[in-house]
Amino acid sequence: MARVSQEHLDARRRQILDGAASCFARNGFHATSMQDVLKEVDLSAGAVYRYFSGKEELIAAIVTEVLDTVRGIFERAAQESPPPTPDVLIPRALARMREQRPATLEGGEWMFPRLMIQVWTETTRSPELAVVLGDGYRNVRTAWGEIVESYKDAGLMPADADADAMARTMIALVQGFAAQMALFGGISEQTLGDGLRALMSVGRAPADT
Amino acid sequence: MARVSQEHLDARRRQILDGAASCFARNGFHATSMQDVLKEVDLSAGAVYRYFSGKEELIAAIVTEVLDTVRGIFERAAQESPPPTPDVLIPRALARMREQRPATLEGGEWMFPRLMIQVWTETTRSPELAVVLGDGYRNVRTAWGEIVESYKDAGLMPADADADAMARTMIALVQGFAAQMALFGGISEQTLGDGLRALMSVGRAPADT
DNA sequence: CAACTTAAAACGAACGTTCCTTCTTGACAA
DNA sequence: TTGTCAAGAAGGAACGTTCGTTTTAAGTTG
Repeated sequence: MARVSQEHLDARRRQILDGAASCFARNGFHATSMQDVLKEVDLSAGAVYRYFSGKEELIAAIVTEVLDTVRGIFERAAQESPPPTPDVLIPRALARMREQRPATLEGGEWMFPRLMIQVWTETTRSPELAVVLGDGYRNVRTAWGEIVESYKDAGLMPADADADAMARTMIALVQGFAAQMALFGGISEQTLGDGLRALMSVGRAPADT
Repeated sequence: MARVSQEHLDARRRQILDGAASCFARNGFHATSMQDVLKEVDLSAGAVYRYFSGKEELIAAIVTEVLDTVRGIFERAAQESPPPTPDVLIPRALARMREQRPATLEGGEWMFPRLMIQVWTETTRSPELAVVLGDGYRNVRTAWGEIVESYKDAGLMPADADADAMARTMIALVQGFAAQMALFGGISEQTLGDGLRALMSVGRAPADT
């Protein structure tokens, strides 16, 4: 087909990205061959190479899409006003993640957390991607640090608590639950909320470090 | 060398495992070629293939070593009596991890968290490894669930809290911080402790789910 | 028909692995 | 103690396969 519509081109590109994402979520970036992707999207090499210059670019496109999604989730969570307490904020962020990227594998496993951990491993390999991830992380850290400050303002927690450390800890919770979703599946945001509430109910013992 | 001592054989095997671990931590399992490993350990193919039947077996050996280490850390943490509160227990678990597997890459990055995330991606590919990981996770969940119960017994938290959910949440914290260490480096267990204390100091809002 | 997309075959490079050779070692006889 | 030998560990070239990519030809649509 010649001079095909822009919608067609966009749709093809998306088809390739979606198919590649399935492959990558299933097998990882480097254990997935181009031929796996070609079979998944049911296109020939010539077609795919018209939209992406190579495997590297395909990987990079998917990695940045995942990172953008995650960054968006975190930042949207930070914009809620007034900010909910962590036991609501964090599960809600994960729920939004599922709303926004609901795709599943054949087995029913939710694809996105799997892609996340694949992206993590890939960023340790690629300095360029590491920069993107690092920038996003820094922004999220400050945004969530501001949430913590607002907790303080609302009298929900002592003013001398370490806001940045708490922000990082909340981010770690999201990452850790994403990991558990990817690895074991069948774990709901509800569980995270219950666990967080339980954790926040623990009376502190005197620090003994 | 013929009929060489058992210590020699063990040392060679360890040399190969250590070198391969460096490669894998740096580039991941499937972006690392056998020739990369051969160069890293400064041995020929003939030598390495005398100790491991192939790349798969090498990967499996390293994955199970990592999983065993992590499981050991979690279980040892669960055996402390009386159990410290989470803000002490969890950073201590990570500190023990560093004690036990202190190896670093050339750049000074701590190798073990990187290996952990590589292992996560590999377990999603291999049903056998997924079983090993799943079994370990189940055990850790119950062990840490018992810690939570002992918190309740000690009057540190309400008796109706969801112990299993809290155990999973604490595990998620360990995983999330491991991810941050792998991805961004330069984050101390101290930060996790501070963040956790801050998190535990937040007054709960009424549940609104 | 012209413009351009797609299919399919084919390419060189790199992969994991094997195979045969070379070298090293420990045991044993003298 | 020394010299010899068999066993086996290590070396390294070579194998067949599979990889990512390119090229060429056919097909399709405005």
